[in-house]
Amino acid sequence: MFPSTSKGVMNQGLVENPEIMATSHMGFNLQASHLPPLTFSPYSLSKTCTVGGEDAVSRLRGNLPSLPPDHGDDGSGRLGQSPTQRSSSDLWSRTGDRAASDKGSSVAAGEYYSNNKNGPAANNIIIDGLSVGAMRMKKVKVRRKVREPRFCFKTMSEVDVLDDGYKWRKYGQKVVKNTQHPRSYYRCTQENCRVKKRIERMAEDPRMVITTYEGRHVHSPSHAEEESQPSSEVTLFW
DNA sequence: CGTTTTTGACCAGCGC
DNA sequence: GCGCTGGTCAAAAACG
Repeated sequence: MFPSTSKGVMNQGLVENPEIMATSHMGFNLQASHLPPLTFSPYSLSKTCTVGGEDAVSRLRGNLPSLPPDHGDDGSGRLGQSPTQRSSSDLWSRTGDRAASDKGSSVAAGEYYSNNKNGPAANNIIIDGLSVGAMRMKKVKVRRKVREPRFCFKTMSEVDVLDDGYKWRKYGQKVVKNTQHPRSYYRCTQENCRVKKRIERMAEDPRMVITTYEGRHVHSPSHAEEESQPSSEVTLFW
């Protein structure tokens, strides 16, 4: 087992020289600790995002994008939304499209990995905006289930659970097909905060941890220290 | 004793 | 319709 959060893990994961690639044109900005509702750019939707700067490691903590707090859900984790319950969050619900998520989180990540085979791979955090663009190519079906948007990134780490500043509680573990490592499911322990994340190791490279976040925190990171001060606005493009 | 993790069962969605 | 799969639940166990 491992603790739900572990301080310094990020540093363990990114180790000696946490070098995170920055591609500002992606429009992904981790500097805000208090994120407004995210917006998608149709252009960048299909892009894979990376974040940059050494201090991005610390910024990453507590600044992980997620969903607007008022995003509809019955709170039980069970389904219950009507198909018509898609309005302003339509874009989000598309990102939550099951076909996209199930394949999106993993496959998109995989695509990115392959794109970076020759890159500085090792000590990078790679933020993946998911293959929403690819999804958009498909016919978008109306589905009952409204999923929250996700983004995932991979890190090279010996520990699975990276310290992102929030406290998580594990609620499930599952062995997914074609992988030898189980996928763990975590939920934010904060009341009324339904952010989830799942953690798995890459089949191809078990040293790499894939963390997928889903939803938006309605609160600040639990160990909100210096970095908790809300910076100005932020718009996230994927 | 309260909290967290484990783990088998259950359920919904998707593809065939 | 059926089987497969991923995601979640919840009771029990483990932990601090």
